[in-house]
Amino acid sequence: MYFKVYLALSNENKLTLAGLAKLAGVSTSTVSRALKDNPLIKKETRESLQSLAKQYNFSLNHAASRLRTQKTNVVAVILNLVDDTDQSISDPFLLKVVGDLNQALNQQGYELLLSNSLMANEDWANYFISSSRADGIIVIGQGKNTDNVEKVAKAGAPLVVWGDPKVEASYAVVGSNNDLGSYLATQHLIDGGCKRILFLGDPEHAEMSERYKGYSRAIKGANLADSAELTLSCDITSKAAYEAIDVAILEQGLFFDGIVATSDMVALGALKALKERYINIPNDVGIVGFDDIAMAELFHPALTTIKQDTKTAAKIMVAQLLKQFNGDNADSAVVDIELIKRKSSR
Amino acid sequence: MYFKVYLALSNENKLTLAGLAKLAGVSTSTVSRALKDNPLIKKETRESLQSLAKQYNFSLNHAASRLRTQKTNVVAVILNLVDDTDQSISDPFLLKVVGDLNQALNQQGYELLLSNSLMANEDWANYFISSSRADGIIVIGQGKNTDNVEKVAKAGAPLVVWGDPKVEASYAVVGSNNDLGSYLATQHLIDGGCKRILFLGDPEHAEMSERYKGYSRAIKGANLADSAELTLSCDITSKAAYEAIDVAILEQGLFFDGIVATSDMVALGALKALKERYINIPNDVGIVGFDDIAMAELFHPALTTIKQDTKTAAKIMVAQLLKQFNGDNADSAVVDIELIKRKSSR
DNA sequence: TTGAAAGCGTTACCAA
DNA sequence: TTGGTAACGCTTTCAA
Repeated sequence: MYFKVYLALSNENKLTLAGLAKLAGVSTSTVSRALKDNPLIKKETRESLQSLAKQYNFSLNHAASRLRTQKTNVVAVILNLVDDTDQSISDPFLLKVVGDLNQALNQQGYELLLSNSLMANEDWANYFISSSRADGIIVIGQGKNTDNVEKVAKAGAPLVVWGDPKVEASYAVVGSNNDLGSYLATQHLIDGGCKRILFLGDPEHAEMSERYKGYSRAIKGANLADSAELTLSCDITSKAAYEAIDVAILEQGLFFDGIVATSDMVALGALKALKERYINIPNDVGIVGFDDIAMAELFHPALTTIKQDTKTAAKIMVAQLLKQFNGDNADSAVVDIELIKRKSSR
Repeated sequence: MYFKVYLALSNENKLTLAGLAKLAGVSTSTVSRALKDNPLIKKETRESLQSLAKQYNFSLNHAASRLRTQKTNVVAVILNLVDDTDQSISDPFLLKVVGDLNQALNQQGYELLLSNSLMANEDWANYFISSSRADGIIVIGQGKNTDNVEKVAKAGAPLVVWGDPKVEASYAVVGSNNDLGSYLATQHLIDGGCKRILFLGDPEHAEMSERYKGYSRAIKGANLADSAELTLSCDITSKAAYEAIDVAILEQGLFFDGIVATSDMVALGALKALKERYINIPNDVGIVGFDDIAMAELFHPALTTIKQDTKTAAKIMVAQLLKQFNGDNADSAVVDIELIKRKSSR
């Protein structure tokens, strides 16, 4: 194809700053400054150079800039998945966070390099920062294992983590008030008359363990007749939750009348298992989820849940990361949660 | 903090290839080759240099490599959202595609730079390729407007688009067999006894218009008593679908007994609207979605749908992009779909 | 207000 | 099998 060949050629002689400077009859310094709107350059010169650049469809070679300035304007976002779990990149909540981060980063002139913890071996600081692929790292999820994250922090790389801000850490953690969220969820079920409330999820997982604490606190505070804490452990996927509930009921009968789930996906898995046994939601069993994913209200009954404000969280994370670029210390931050009452609870 | 200061310093004197060469008492060329396992270098030299690098925690400066080799090993993935719509980055299907692309790219040694069409103005080829931010572009979604995409293609930039492969285009399009998928969906409802089948979605949207064709073909072939095609236009979000169905029933009553939805989200929105009016699914109205998002089977009734094989699609897209890196022409490709029968249809 | 020139850290050609 | 060296395209200091 003639067209392609021509373009390939034109690509080889790609216009550079030097080329543009020659065309304009000025030095590269001047062009460089002019294109950055540097007031050192006379206004007219600036404008004429800018329009020349536009005319020739010039664009700066970003790789060269990076090398020279030692700045990439890229932030690596790492999905820190627990590898022995099916909670994958398709988890709607995680992806929502990615989306919101992308917007927040773009607004600040940064780009988002997406990675998951399974690639890039374990030395993230080296891989992303030292090799100047990115200026900073945002890790989504503390998971059960924070070793990789600790390593990045120790290496002194700009880092912000989405996780549980109450967990003591040497790095900045931004996250929801998981304890309070779960407390509110549990209390809401108690207020609705639930007496035997099940905590469904994985209490060993960082954020989830805080959620367990909130649950536990509410249960103790309620002073219920049989106030024992009921825990059913399962991976944070709907499938795992479905199976866990299914088996539990099969073996022990309906030994609970409320479920505090560690995520909406978990809640929805449980919901399905219960509905298949014609257990009435919310009358026989009330359910509260966590996250408020887009689909939560589409279900029948619409899912009561704890909403995590990911938009705000993303903005905060980016702000805290930028602070580190300027040499300042970043702080952990707690993002407000909110109980969204729908139909899966009374 | 002493720690931080120390590290900042150590960062300034970051070990370079030249430094490592000096340490080893060899030239930079040798180190460079050794680290790439170039057989030109004697095996022992290679190994000792590699272990030295590991010992000193050395990592190549990627920006410098890029500048020198004119290769970024990055692919820009652009979510081509329709801006007057709410189909946002939180659409679970789009995000699933992103996730699968990420994995497919990683497997080939490429990284994924995530962008959406709202940023990076309109000149993508310039912004990503000419400025050497990425080696190629994958666009997700043709939307209603393919101007931006055409422009990239004309600029001769390596490009693959996720969309409808039947749409005539000057670039490689990978996508599902939308026409067939929708045909199967419609036929399945007809087989189940539906007589007045509604097409719910936006027929002007590239992929959706192919789905409309498949629907239309099935309806015509069925030779139903009142075989008129029934179309209800709405944005491809669950909310829009919910409202559209709600209003339609309010104004015209239940004038259909089957719904072919353009996406699962649309189907689920419709499902909710119907259930709220106590319309029985699938007996009063059968519903078939499109996509097979993770949540489809969690709903009650579990959603019958057309599954799009995004994993395979992602692999194909990446393969077609890599072909272009080697100067070969890329081809459009059709990915097989599959009717997944669940409970929302008979 | 503008220009000259050094240098960012690699890679790869050519020579040894 | 290894080394010297130019070059990738930009930014920025210093000088004019």
